[in-house]
Amino acid sequence: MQEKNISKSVIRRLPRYYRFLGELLKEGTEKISSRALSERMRLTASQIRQDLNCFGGFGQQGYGYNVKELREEIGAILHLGDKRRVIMIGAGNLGRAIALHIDFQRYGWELMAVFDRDDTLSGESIAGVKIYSTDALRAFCAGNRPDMAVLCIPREGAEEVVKTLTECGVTAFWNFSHYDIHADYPNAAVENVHLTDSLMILSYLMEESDEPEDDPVTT
Amino acid sequence: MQEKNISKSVIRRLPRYYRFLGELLKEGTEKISSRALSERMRLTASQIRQDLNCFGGFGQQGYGYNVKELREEIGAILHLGDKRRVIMIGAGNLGRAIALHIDFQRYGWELMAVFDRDDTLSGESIAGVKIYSTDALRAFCAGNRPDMAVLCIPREGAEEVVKTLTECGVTAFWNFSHYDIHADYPNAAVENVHLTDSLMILSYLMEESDEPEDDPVTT
DNA sequence: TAGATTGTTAATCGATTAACAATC
DNA sequence: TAGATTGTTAATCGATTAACAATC
Repeated sequence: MQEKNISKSVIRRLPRYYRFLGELLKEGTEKISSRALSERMRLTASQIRQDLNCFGGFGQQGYGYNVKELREEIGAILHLGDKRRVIMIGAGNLGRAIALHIDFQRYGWELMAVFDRDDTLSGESIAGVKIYSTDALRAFCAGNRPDMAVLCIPREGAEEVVKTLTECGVTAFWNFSHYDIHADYPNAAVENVHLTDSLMILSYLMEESDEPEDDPVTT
Repeated sequence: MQEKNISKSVIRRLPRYYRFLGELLKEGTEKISSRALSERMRLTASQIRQDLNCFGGFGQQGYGYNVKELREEIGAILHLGDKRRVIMIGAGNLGRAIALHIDFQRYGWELMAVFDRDDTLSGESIAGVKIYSTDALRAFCAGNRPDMAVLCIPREGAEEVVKTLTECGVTAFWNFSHYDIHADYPNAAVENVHLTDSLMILSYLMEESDEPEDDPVTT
């Protein structure tokens, strides 16, 4: 196992810690106690201490945590500085927006190429990155060994693309397609981002908030 | 409270059920047992039955669940058919992509307008929806009473926009900004979509999968 | 009826919170 | 030293899984 077999719940909170610590740093705050941070982030001080101690004792009794240091530690845990070779599949609206909107370079990652089935796009660029035909995918991977793929394609194409990319040595998938990449690929790292699911949850929550009502199902 | 005070974990799974049932329906499957569905979705049959029974007994002993019926029930729980008036704040890359990519109409929702601080965009359209200056926001809300806002703006502007929109009667926020909308607005429904957080989690998972190593922190 | 599969209660597991001794 | 705040153990809470009687 890695570190200590950290639970998924803890991991999912790390980027949020990283974000808040970044804000504090910007504000010029040097140190912060778990208590103060907990109030700001709306969780318990206990949880913060518990979470951080999965990775090591970053704090100091009687003082708290050094903001800059702690942020760097979390960045290291998330491997933010590591070199990463990223490709994108799908140059539609969503792909373009992600390519333009996400600052891969900020974490030392390089978006190397974008692929699309539509050959008429070949030669164009998004955010300074060339678009290629999907036909060129295998050859590109053989030569450039990308490790992460961002999938911005419809559900239909996804399964096959994942298979191909896995064969080509890609081990991480940031998946915006409607298809769930499941554990068929045991060594793959996967983040499924289902925007529609998120919107549906919001739809549910909307009703919940303005409806102090009784059971509408029992009819 | 609503129905039965359903836990957040259950709610978060509902859209996924809805999606898988949609696939089954497309394939022409009429009925499915919790067992068969569990294998497909990679969770336990127990959990499926437990989840569904939060809302009512949709199944039939010895038979299973009717796919079409169950899907409709879940759709109703999520209030997917309800009329919704949606506006978007921010006509940048991400806003444009969301406007073009998400099929609001499919669920009976109407994207009424997009607002942007950059007045030079006023008059343009995205996905057939007019762009207005943010200056026109209050007046628009007074006249059109939107209930949901999609926030595709930078961190800095978010807090104020949420405040304004809340005053204007908007109760639901689909938030793509780097700012966490927190419980200051007790009756607001919020879905924070932090794409960068998701990417960072993937970064962590990547290392975990190809690193059957010991503790790198203890140095 | 016999077989299948649900709805539901009970058992287990994991995650969060509380408490407090260690220590800066 | 006294005060503050961590790291860590123990208690609580919630969510998942297992089991099985009810029933189609």
